[in-house]
Amino acid sequence: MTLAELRYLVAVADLSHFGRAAERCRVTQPTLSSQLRKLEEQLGVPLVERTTRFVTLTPIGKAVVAHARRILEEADQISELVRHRHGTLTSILRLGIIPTLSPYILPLILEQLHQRFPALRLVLREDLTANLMAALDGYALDVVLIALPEHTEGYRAMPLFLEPFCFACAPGHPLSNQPVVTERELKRECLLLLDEGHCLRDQALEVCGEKFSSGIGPSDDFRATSLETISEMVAAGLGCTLLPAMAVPHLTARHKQLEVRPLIATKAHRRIGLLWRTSFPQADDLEEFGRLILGQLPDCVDVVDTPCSPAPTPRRPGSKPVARLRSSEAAR
Amino acid sequence: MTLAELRYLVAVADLSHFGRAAERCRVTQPTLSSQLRKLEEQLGVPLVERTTRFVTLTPIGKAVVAHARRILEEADQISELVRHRHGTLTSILRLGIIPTLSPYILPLILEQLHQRFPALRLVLREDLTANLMAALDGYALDVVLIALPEHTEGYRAMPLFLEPFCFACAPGHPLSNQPVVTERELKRECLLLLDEGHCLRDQALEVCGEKFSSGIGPSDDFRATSLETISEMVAAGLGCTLLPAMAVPHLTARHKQLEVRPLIATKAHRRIGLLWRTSFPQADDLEEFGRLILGQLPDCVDVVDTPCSPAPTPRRPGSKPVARLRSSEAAR
DNA sequence: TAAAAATACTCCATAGGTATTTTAT
DNA sequence: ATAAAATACCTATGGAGTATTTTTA
Repeated sequence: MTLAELRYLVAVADLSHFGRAAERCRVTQPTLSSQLRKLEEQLGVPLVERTTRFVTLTPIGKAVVAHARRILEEADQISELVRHRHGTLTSILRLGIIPTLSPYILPLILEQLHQRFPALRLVLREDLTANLMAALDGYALDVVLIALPEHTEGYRAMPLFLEPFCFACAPGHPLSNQPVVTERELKRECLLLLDEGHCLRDQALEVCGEKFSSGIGPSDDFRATSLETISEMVAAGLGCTLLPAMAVPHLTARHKQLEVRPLIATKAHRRIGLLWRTSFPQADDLEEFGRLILGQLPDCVDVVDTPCSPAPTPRRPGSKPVARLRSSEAAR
Repeated sequence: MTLAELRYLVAVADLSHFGRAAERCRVTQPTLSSQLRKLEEQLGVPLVERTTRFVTLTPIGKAVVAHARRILEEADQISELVRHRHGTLTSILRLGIIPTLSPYILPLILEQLHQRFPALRLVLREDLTANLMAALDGYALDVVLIALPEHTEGYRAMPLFLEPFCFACAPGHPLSNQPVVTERELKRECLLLLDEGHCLRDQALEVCGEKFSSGIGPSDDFRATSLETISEMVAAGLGCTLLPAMAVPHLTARHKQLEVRPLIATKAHRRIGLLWRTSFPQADDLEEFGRLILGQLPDCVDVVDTPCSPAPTPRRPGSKPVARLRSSEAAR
C-alpha cells in the first residue's frame, strides 16, 4: 500500500471514472488501472466495481476510501507544515546566554529578531558558561552565546565581536582622575569580582593575573552574583572592578556615582560568539542569527570579521570530508 | 514521501537509534539511513539530528512524526479493516426478492445465513421483478432472487431450483375431487390472478395461455396484490388459482378451506435463481449465498444442479477471455 | 578503540509509459 | 461505432542489499 495508490483510489471515488481520475493524478489511465488493481490484490478485497459504463465503489472500498482521505489529508499537512516553516529560523530555537552579557545584548536584538523572523520561537536560558555547555551537550539547548574559550573542538563556533573591559571605580578613587587606566595601574588595585563560575571573573583575573600569585588578590569578603550588585558596591566606594563594555551604559545610568575609564591591557577584552553542536542540522540558521546580532552591535565593541570555524558548513558523521580518496583507491 | 519513509522516521523517533530502528522495520541500517536522508531532502527540512552517539528529532521532525503516526495508524486500520472483513459475505449485501417468494423462502434461510455469515449485513427489498431489475441496473441492489427469465444476457445468473405450481381451489370445487389436475382441466377454469407486474401472473397465464386468446381469461373484477389475498378469495369460493409450491404450507395453514392439488402441465414450474451484474466483484460470495439457499430448500422444489451461467468466474471488462491469440500474433 | 551512521556500488522489483485489445452501450 | 477499462510490453527509477568508510565518545 502506497500513498500513490491511495491517491488513485480516492480520485476514482471522487470522479467515478478511471480516465479522469488518472488525469487528476497526472498519470496515464493504464498506470492508474494497474496500480489500483495491484492495491486490490494486495488487500485481497475488491474496492471498485467497474464496467466500461459505470464505476462504483464496493462497501469495503468506501470504507477504505474514508481512511485514505484522512491519510492523504495528513500527508498534505506535512507538506504544508514544512512549506510554512520553510526558510531560516522558523521554528523553535533554544538559546543560552551568560548573565554578564544577556541583559545588555538582548534589548538590542530582540525587536529586530522578531521583525526578521516572526515565526521564530526563542527560548532563552541565562546561566553560567559551564551549565550552558552541559545543556548544549545534553540537547537541552541549541546554541549558546558566550565568551568563547581558546579551543572549541567538538563544537561549531561563530565568533562575533570583541568586547573590551572597562575600569570602574567611585568618583573619589585615585585612578578616576586619569582618562585611561593601564594594565600596570590595575594590578595595584583590589578588584571586586563576581562569584566563582562567572567567566567574567576568570577573565578579570587573567588581566591582572600576577596579583593572584602575589597574594594581593580580590577580597573574599565581597561576593556578588550580578554586575548590578558589583556596580552598587563600586559606586559605594567599596572597591573597583572591570566591566564589560556593553554593560557600561546600563550601569552608569543606574549608578551615577560610577566612574568608568577605558583599559589599556594586553588582553583587555573578551571574545563573544555563538557556539553549537557540530551535529546541529540548521547551522545556516544560526549563522543568519549571528549576522543579525552583528548588525545590532554598539560601537564600543570590535566586530570580528572571521567567518565561522572550523568548517564553513557542518557535516554529519560519516560524510565525506570534501574530496578525499577512499583508502582502497589510495592503496593502489 | 512514502509510507515506508514515514515508518522509518517514526521508528527512529521511538528508538533514537538508526540500527535498532532499521531492525524494527526489517531493513538494513543503510537502507533506513538513505531513505530518511531522502525524505529530509525532499521535504527540504532536517528532521533528525544525529551523531554516532545521539539521535534526536528537530522541532519540525517532531511535528512531522506526529502526523506520520496518524498516517500509519490509519494505514494499519485499513489493513485491519480488510483482514476483519476478509472472507465471504462479510460486509453489506443488498438483496431483492419477488413478493411471491420472499415470505416463504426467507424464514428458511435467515437463521442459517446469520449463523454462517454473522458479519453479513443483509439489506432486503421486496418488489416486482421489473423494479428489482431497475434497482440492480442502478447499483441500488447487488443481487436479486427472482424467477429467472429465459435469457439473462448482460447478467450473471445462478439457477437454484424449479418451484412447481399447484392448483388451489375451495373444497366444493369440481376439481377438488381428483388427486391431480392436468393442464387441460386447468384451461377450463377461471383463474384468480395477481396484479399486473407480478411475474407469477405471467407464468400462470403461460401455463394456460390459450385461454387468453380465447377470451376465457381471468376476470378483471378481482385484483389482488398478494398470495394471501388470492388464497382468501379462493377459499371463499370466488375461483381457483395457481400457487407456487413453497407458498402452499403457509397458505393452507392460514386458510383451512384451501384445497391444493399437484399440477400436471408442460411448464408447471418456475425457475428460481439469483441474478447479479456481471461486473459485481464478489461473485464467489453470491455463489456461496446460493449454495446456502440450496441447502435449506424443502422437498417440494427440484434443485437445479446446473452451475452458474455463463462463465464460472466473472471477468472484468477488458480482461483476456482465456487464452486467445492477440490479433498481432494471429496475423503472422 | 568500539559503536554507529554515512557512503559506494550493485541489483532487481516495479511504477509509469506507449500501443493495443476487449468490452459494453 | 464509440468510449472506457484492461492488457502487453518496455524502460528507468529507486528501494534494498552488501561491503566499506568515517566519525564520535
